[in-house]
Amino acid sequence: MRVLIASCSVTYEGRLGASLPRATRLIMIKADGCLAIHSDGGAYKPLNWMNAPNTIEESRDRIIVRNPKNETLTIDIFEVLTDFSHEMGDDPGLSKDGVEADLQILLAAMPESIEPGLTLIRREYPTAVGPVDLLCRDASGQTVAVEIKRRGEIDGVEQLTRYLDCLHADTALGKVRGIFVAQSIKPQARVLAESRDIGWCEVDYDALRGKRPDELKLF
Amino acid sequence: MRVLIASCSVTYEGRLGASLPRATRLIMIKADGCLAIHSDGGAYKPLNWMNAPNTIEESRDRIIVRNPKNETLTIDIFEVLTDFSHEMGDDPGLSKDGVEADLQILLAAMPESIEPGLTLIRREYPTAVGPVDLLCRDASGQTVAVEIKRRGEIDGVEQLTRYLDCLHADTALGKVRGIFVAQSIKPQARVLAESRDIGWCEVDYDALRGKRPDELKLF
DNA sequence: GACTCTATCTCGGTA
DNA sequence: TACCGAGGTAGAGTC
Repeated sequence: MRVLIASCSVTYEGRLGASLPRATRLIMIKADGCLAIHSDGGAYKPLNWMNAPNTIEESRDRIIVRNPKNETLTIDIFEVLTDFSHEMGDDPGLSKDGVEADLQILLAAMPESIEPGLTLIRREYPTAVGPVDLLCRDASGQTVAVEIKRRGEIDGVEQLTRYLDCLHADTALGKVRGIFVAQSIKPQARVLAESRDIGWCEVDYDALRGKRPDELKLF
Repeated sequence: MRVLIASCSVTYEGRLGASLPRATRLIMIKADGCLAIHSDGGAYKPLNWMNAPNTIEESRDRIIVRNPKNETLTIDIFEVLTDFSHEMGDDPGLSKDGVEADLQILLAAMPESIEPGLTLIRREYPTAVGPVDLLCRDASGQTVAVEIKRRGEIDGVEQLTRYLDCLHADTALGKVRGIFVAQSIKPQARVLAESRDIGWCEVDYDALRGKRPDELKLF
């Protein structure tokens, strides 16, 4: 990793055009050859960047980065304030808990938490427009399509609607209804779901994780 | 801007949980108090971060960042390899060309490029569910709603569908059809559009920018 | 403050 | 390789 703090101006030509007037910025050049330019605010987004793979061509007052997609980033350097490098080695990587996949695994193990009497037919049930998160059967024997999101917004309802349209064409399943499940569901998404006769249900990830699947069987 | 290169491990508890085992990483602390942790690969995304506003509590071997939403980032420091700060001042900011708004302006000036005979009624035509990018009239006099995206994906089709549902309720416009316009349209989006009798059209931004509006009037 | 939509979205998975 | 979906999406603009 090389870190350069310099007064510079930048232009990018690629998927769009972008330019930065002269100012002091931090330029990070990483081991894989990628490059990012940061200002002194906003943690996340670099002002400009170029992902690997690319080629970096450097002279005293200019750095030109090109990638195979014919995008170009040009940095004109006016003054270098700091320039140092450090070996860092590979990063062992980030592990996460609580993403949508974790929620889906928990709910597949205990569909009762969505609705009493609900049992799993299968996870990731395939349709022509993509896989349904959970295909279930309710207490009365009706087929139920469940769409799971961490955040319940309108596009999740749209997605479930597309699946239902597709499942209705599959006469083997009989009449199918839908339930939209998320940790929290926005009012607009609730209204849309209700207007389409889709059920919705908020679940608590931490509470689910605390429950043992065999506890549920006691009910 | 302060830059710290250190051997550290990190945990985040907030919207989800995330943890990083011990390794050498770069820690950026910016003037607004936000913080980002980068490994030596991948230009864009920090491994972990915390946006402003937040409070940073630092001791010799630990940095704890908390924000008002009760999210916490904890960095355990084992060894500091570099630690320096630099005043950078405000950044004058990035200017861009070729974003969706630019495409909309060009197409509003030359709706003929979408379909021969198409004329503009108005841009950003308001509906209850948001503004329609372009409301037009076709050669036969029928009203046409145009949704413009840089990248044509399925949610653009959903968006246009919502507008059309709303416009159909407005009897003053007569029967309304839709056209989905983008620089490139994904297969899934094409299929969905066609299944809903929505037209689609790919346009070339650079070619449009090259054309003069008065050239179009000659046709 | 909440909601909406764009993004050089990035990143990972998969066919 | 291209397509597809999730993201601690972030960030900007609007109401």
